[in-house]
Amino acid sequence: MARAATTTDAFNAVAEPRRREILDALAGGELAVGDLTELLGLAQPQVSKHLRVLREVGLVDVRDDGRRRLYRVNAAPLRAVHAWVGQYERLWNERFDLIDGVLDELAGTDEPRSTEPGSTETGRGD
Amino acid sequence: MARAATTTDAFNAVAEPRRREILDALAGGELAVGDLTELLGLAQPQVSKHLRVLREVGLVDVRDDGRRRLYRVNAAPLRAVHAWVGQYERLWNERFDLIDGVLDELAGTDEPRSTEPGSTETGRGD
DNA sequence: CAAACATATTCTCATATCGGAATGTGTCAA
DNA sequence: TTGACACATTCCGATATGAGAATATGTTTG
Repeated sequence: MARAATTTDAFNAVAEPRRREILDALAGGELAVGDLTELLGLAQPQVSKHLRVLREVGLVDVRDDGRRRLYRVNAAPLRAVHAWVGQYERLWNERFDLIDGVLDELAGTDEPRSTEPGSTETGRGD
Repeated sequence: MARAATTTDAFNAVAEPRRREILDALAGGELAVGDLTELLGLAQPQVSKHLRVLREVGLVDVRDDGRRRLYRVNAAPLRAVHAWVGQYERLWNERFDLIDGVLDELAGTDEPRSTEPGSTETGRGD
């Protein structure tokens, strides 16, 4: 087996820098392919190809407007990415939780000493 | 040019599901390679190879312990991922902003009707 | 209809992946 | 020292990428 297809999920689709740039550009609002090629300084075919990937993963929607196609962001698939990465927020905010976990295990504590359940924020500004 | 190397950055490294699983497993605390192969049901070489990638990107640190090597998560590189994805939070929380933007443009409104600047949260639970 | 314009698709090529199998390196024990 | 154990690296093969160039599809205008 080879590397997973870029169209497998948002994780793979977004791993490509150009695709992130495209999404960033579209974050401001709908844009046509031509606008993107100019903004990113890429060749038109490459832009179309990247857009195809983004579309297959559901990260962008298209709309026909005369002879051009207007693309817009659909951030929904990014939620999964955000959710997964978010779990590590406390790990980079505080090295302590990690140690706490280990200590809890060693101590045989039943209650994992939850750190403010329900709130993703740690309170520490980072 | 081909696809970017998996060791290019956290984005690429984390696009691989197995690597995410490894990080998830390590989130609980240090683990040896053997522990990981058992937990994930993978062959030892594959685990080592994935760990290599994660290490090159700085997502894990290693520590020698006798004849085994203990790996631990270093979430720092994930901050960039989180930061980028986080920019799209409002876009998936409310489809409204997007539409608002379009409406504003059509109406020629000067003030973009900002949605609670300073707060990333939209108030809407989703 | 033909020409111009906007996008999409196809083809080629160099590259890197991931898994599997085999092998290499280093450490502990008898 | 030899053997067992833990892990890392290398070689293989199938696959898919991303850029570039060329071409196809589709829409508007004259």
